Amino acid sequence: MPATNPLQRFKEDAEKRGGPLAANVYAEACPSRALLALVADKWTLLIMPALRRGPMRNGDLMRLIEGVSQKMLTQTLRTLESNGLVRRIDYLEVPPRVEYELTDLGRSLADAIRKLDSWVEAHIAEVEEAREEFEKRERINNR
Amino acid sequence: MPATNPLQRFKEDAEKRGGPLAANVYAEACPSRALLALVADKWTLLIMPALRRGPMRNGDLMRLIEGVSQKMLTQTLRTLESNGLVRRIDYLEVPPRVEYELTDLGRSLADAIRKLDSWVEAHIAEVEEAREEFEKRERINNR
DNA sequence: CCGTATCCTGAATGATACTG
DNA sequence: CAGTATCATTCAGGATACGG
Repeated sequence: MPATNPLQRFKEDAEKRGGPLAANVYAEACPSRALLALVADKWTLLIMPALRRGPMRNGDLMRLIEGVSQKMLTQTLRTLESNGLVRRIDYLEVPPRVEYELTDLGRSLADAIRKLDSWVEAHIAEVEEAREEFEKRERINNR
Repeated sequence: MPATNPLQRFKEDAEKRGGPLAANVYAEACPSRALLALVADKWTLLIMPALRRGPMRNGDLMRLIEGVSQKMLTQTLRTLESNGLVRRIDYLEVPPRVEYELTDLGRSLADAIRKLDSWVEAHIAEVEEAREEFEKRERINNR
């Protein structure tokens, strides 16, 4: 009787290939797929590169990352911390002082993310041109 | 009277720096922020690197990218096309044959994305370890 | 200063059925 | 084969108020 659930299929496939359960984002059940979702999160994409500048406080991040709410900032940082990408340092002072910094693992990810951010900043103009051309063609086709 | 809306502030800031409205993903109103959201989309992150292998048909992509629905596949491809990242080639045959391939612009992005995917696949094990350690610490703190 | 707790809404997406 | 159309659902995330 063949396995039907994705995770089981994934493991069987990996074994068939003889390999050590190689991670594969294209496999729905592979844990790396879920991690990709976290990594690609809207705020993660801004927070991680921001921390490359060095340790930052909650307020620093709020000011730097326009539009982020306190809720989403804390939530995202907590998730990143629980995945070993960010370290939270609470100085246990009054008034509170808390710093966030990248772990070694986090730094290597942050570098990859920064490349993506840079690509976007560098090519936004080309994309905007492409959009206009696309719209032109659209209008021609619709008459 | 000072400008209060984000886009206006963004433009003014850019002019103050004397620069040619440099793109900045940290600015809420900068168009690059929206592009980043598109680029970081769950399915974009899988489709773009997939197309690095060469032109692919709808069915090919459906089979390769486990879990994607026909709806989301088409929708994402259309968006990518309208942003100049993917080219859609309809051979106007019966039965239908349509291919998708990267534009030059798209290819440069796909390379950056593939690095992110690779990072995830390469480091998922470390992340899972970190998760366990985090949970341990959590349990200790909560008693 | 740095959060947590709640409520609430719309936008994203999966399921399903149909079409050229 | 390669879509489109429609409906139902969920849940991410914004607003707001409160707390150590």
